[in-house]
Amino acid sequence: MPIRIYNTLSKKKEIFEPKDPGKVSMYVCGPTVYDSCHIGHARSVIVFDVIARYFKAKGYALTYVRNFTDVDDKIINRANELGLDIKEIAEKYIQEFYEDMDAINVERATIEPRATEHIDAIIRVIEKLIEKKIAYSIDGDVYFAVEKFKNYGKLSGRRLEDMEAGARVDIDKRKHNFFDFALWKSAKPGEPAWDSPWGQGRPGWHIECSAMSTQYLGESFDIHGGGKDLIFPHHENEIAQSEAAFEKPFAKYWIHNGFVNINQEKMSKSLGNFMMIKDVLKLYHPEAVRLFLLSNHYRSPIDFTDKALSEAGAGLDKIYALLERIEKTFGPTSDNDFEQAGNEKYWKKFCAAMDNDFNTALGIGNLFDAVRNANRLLDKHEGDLSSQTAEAIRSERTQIIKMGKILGILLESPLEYFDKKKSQSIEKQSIDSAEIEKMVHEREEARKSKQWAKADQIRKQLADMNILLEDRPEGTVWKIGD
RNA sequence: GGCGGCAUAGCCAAGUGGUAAGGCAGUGGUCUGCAAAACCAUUAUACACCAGUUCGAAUCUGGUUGCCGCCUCCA
Repeated sequence: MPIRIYNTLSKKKEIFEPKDPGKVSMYVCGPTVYDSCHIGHARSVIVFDVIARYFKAKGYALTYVRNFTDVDDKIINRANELGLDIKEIAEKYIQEFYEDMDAINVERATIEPRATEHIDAIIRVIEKLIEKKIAYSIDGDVYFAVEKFKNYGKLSGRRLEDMEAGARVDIDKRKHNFFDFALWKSAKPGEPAWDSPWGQGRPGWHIECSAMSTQYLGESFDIHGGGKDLIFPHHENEIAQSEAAFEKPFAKYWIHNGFVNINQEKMSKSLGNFMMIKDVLKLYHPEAVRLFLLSNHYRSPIDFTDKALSEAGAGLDKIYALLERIEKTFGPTSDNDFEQAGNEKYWKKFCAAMDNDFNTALGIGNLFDAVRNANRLLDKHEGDLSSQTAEAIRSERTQIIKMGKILGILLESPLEYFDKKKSQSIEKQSIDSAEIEKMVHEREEARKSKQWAKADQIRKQLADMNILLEDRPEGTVWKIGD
């Protein structure tokens, strides 16, 4: 089945046809490394991580480029604030980015280029634009002349005439048009700078993506992605630069993810409501964060609330609980039969959802269908599993894991998952597990001798300590409440 | 002002022409000494409102209302 993708350029879902059959080239705008990553970065990175995983699972040879913007005004400001070199700042936040991404199970892109390592390539593109008289230099700055590119505005649906009316006021008189943007910025004293035909300076923001995408993916490639806010001006400008320079269509499909709101408000500096990834991870399991972020369609806004995160955590518990149950029934399972699950019903439904513009929300629904069905089979046939039923349950487990792999969840063993969860809660709530074990044991003894009142009293005591019990056939298990 | 998006049960959310996935919460039941977990059943005469197209619309068209985003750095 073909993959269909909503293309911002056409504002329609289109059937995905890669430039080279069987291969996918994808460029996604990565972070400007001047601060820690927040939950909005996480969403964007995770959305494209899932898209990348899915392409690979479908058998495409994927080349995925995600850049680091490691020179720009914000980095320079931050470096000045802290009295550091911009290289040190960039390095610090790149390392932090990797720590965050590893923590939320984001796979590395194929190539992760940095702007400062591609200055030559950037200069070459600018020179080309100047040759074609689409760019002009003034006092060491170089600007792109938007009026020279006739399709300017085709991605964002803006027309220069419409935009100009309100914008004429504080126009930089040196620029030919208010919307002309910098390709090269001359260096002010103390700023990082590179030699160029226009003197010492540094690249403008947009040009690095044109230069690097061309270098690694070619002048035309399949997919370009990023947050919705990048549509204008960043991506609009990239198209203008690349198509003007190379006279070929730039990216064929444009994918943009929606924002994360915090309690219905946009994250903003004035509200001070940025949720940093590392802080979120102190409270929630990384896979719960992923499950939450993928539970809405990637183009819609999503509201970050404690309730929503807890619910995602409850859902994750439910899946792991099933996996644990299956392991208890069948013993530790291997992934040998992994490939064989390809034909199975839930995986197929999941793929159909993903094929339709990466509908992870629907896909997660399919995953829960499989969970419910496997539980149902276990309930119905407990203690009396025919080989056919066992086979069905094994297959469903395999399918669940396979879906999880695309979503980047269910990567732990159930034992690990629940143990980790337990020990974290123990730590957080300073619970004495030896004491609890003792009480649980005491209660089991009481139950054996049918001293129900005593057993219930101990259970009540534990409940007051936020300890919940499950009397399972194989013995009593205790958990910590939320 | 220009451009764009959204409005589905208590909450979150999928669904772009054929009669409402899934999750959380709730209620009843099975199981259990009682619970918990799990399962089963149940929970939107119906998809903001109005008009239209159609045999048929949450889904298409026009309008109304409300909310939101982008247009300055932004995932």
